[in-house]
Amino acid sequence: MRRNTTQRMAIEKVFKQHERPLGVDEVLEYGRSFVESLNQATVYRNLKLLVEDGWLKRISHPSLGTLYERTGRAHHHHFHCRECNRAFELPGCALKEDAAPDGFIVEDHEIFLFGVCPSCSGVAE
Amino acid sequence: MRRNTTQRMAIEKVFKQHERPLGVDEVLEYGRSFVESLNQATVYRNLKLLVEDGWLKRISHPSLGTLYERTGRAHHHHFHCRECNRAFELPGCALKEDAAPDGFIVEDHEIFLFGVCPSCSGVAE
DNA sequence: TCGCTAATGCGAATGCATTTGCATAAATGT
DNA sequence: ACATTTATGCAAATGCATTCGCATTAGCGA
Repeated sequence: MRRNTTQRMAIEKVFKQHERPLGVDEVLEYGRSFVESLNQATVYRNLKLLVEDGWLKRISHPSLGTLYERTGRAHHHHFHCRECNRAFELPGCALKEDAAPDGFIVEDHEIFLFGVCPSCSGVAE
Repeated sequence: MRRNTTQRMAIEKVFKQHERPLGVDEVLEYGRSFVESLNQATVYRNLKLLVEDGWLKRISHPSLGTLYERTGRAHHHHFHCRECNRAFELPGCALKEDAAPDGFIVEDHEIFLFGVCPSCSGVAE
């Protein structure tokens, strides 16, 4: 059966601590603050497990590549800051009703915003 | 100087004929109807040239990967049909004004819709 | 605490899209 | 039509994210 390893617990802690979508490199970097020896392959293995468990969701970002975020959150979209290169979760939905012309059956959608985040724009200190 | 090869002209014709974002494989397939011997490397080389010329634009689709589309078109978004697996261009913008919370400076955005296209849903015959 | 075996760390290996080297083919100026 | 030289087709090579093999480590039940 599955064992509770310190590395997987560290990875979960990383996601609890940073409430935003994270890439493999970020998980590795932040995870190493908990388990210094944390290895990339281990990160990959555990991300896969956590996705299978339904604890994480994999998303494909047009400029950041594969990101992982916690499941169970309300519908939202993503913001990518060109300064700090981080992805943020934006609450709510910014899609208009008449998104597609007649004939197109819209079942799902994804919105990616690009710009500068509060902490990089200096609005938040 | 640059020569006007039949293969590049074929590739341009493909984009003029199909007014939708195309992947490398699609360009190759459609292009071969004009130049039977068309090679994948040639497609890559010419797509790069056409992007440099500003005649094409490269977009990164979350599920279809890299696509190319003609430049100069009005602002629009993309629809991906899960039946025929093609990408379509949707005219207009479906983004609400208040897309991001205060503090986020939105400079650009991309919207991807998923569902079934008219020709696959049977609405259009 | 001991024993079993899943999980880790490491480096090598894979799969994939994309690029490149090179001999040959085909545009273009003359 | 010829000579020049860019572009092609082909296959091998690259770069990248991701996976795997294997010896070792470390959870966890007894």
